[in-house]
Amino acid sequence: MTTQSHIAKLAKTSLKTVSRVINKDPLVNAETRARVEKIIAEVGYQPSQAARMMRSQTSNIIGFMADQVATTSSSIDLIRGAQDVAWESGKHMMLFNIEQGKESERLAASQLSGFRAEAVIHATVYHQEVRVLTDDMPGVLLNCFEAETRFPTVLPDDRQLAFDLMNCILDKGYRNPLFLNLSDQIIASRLRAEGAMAAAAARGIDLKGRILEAAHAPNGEPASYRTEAILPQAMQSATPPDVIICGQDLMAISVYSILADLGLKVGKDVAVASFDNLMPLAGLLLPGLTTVELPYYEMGRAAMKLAIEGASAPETTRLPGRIVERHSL
Amino acid sequence: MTTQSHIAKLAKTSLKTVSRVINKDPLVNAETRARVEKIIAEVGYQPSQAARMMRSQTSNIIGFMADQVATTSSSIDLIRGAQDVAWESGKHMMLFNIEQGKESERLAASQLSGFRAEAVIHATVYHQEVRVLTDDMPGVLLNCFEAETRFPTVLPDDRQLAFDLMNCILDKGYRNPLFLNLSDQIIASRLRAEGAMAAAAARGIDLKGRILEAAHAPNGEPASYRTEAILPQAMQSATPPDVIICGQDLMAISVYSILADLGLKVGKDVAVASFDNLMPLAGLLLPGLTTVELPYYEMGRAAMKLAIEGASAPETTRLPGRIVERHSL
DNA sequence: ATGAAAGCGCTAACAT
DNA sequence: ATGTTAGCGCTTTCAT
Repeated sequence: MTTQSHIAKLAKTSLKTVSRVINKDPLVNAETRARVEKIIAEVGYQPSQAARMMRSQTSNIIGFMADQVATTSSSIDLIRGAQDVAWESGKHMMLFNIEQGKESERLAASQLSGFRAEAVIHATVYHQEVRVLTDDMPGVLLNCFEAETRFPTVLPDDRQLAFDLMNCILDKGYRNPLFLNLSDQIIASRLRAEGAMAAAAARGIDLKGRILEAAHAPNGEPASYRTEAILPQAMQSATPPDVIICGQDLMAISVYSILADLGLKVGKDVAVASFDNLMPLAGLLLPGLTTVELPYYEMGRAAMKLAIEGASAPETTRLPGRIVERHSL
Repeated sequence: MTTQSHIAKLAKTSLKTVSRVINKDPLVNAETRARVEKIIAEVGYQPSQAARMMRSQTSNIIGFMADQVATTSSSIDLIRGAQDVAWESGKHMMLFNIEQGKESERLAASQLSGFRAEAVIHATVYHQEVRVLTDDMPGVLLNCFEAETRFPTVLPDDRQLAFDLMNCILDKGYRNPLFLNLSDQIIASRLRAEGAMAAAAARGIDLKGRILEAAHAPNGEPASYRTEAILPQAMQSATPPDVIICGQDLMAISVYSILADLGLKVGKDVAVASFDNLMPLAGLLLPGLTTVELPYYEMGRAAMKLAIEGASAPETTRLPGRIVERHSL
């Protein structure tokens, strides 16, 4: 493998000058610099990160431990946001798909530790409480939090998301919403219920009995929606809802199917709204699903910034979402 | 940071013995080993990968460049398969999300080169032709291929997938299939068309005119399905299909919606089958979608094995899929 | 503006 | 079974 001293010989200069050129030290004669750079390009030399890390005692590595993050297409944006910031800052991001509490988590942590990562971002696929292993490295929590906040934390503002969506729905004149929420075990569900109730209360509408737990388990097993048990009955009750709010876009699929079964047209007989903006799914449903997009990309960016700054204050950042209106509402 | 010589001092032995313990060299007295291991555990020492890489001139790093792979939930299995094999073999997998031809591809490649990666796996989100930058590192292509095969390549056996699915459909007595294929620009589409036609021909059925291009672009923009233009017309023709085969599960969503609109019940009036087994989507549709699961996890494993073995023969491995039967068929 | 020397933490090679 | 020495490729430090 080519080394800097090899380059130095070819350029008839010293090892140190080559090092200066590579590190963009301004104290190099323009002519010398040009000569060295030409040779570097010719031989396709890449400095050894291993040697650099060892000598400078800085790895420039930020770890990203993704707890099943990539199993949901939207949460990949957490990764994209983080990676973009890492590159903008000249850092290396080491990415691992792990499962919490499993062997993969320990393997990833020890690998990062072996590479002397400067910080680790712990990301989860949905907003949830976690307990991360306390490593030797500073941590940032992304889309998750600990009971006692030990680390800087970046979260979606679920309360606000639901508040905004409910406002938007009521603005359009709907008065009888049915909120098929995710499991109460999920913190996001509870926050969204709060947000929705607050928005409705501000208009004198009481949502009591109109927010139902329509999923058994945390998002891990979305197949366990209770929509079939709840929805037909609700639609045939004395006061059927004029709008159905789903805890997530996947639930909306099953809601669309059930409504079709009941002979009801979405967007005409009854409106549907949801959370996630799962692309391209939300646009493929007929009519297109109005849904709240979560700020995953921005969250990823925010988390990486905190990791790079070496933030250690255990403060929580909450980012707002965006309502994507389509014809189901 | 703790070092091996630090451990050596604490254990009243030499640097080299500590190194031996860590590298599981059998030539160490059991007692000494125990003493050293105890101290290592106590101080939470992790050997520096940088120093190890530098001295041993082996990085143990395999790169994985994922071209938008994580944007589709099923293709994450490519990553899981590869990572599992890497860990089983004591290798580090460095994972990057890139976009082909963009800055991110070059950044990832130069990072891998700087870390002296031993091989690089190039993976794409769908089966397609690519042209990878020829790096200094040996490559493996995963879910993609080059015009002239320069690298070991791992692909799904799309021809066989469609052959098997069509066989399964005809076994159940369906005789009038309509195959809403993906774009002809996609190699998988052409292979699947071949496979489907071969299976039908074996039963004396001619699929001419029954395989339609129902998507404009490669998978990048699935919103551009032409199902709305094709399907209502086909269903109201003189010989309406008794089974519809979709190029992918996402297309099936739109097919379900359109059929519901036409007042037709999937699984009763008309059957639907598809490709991908996109979970949990395929199980959420009502009735559950029968679909062909692609062998992504096994493909990921196969690619990593080739990368680790240092395979350089430009041979193509084609892996079979699996039909997941649900009530739509 | 350039260079020489030292040394980061580890393992290979060679003692003992 | 254990220890000593050298050196991987770079950056830091200190000259010049």
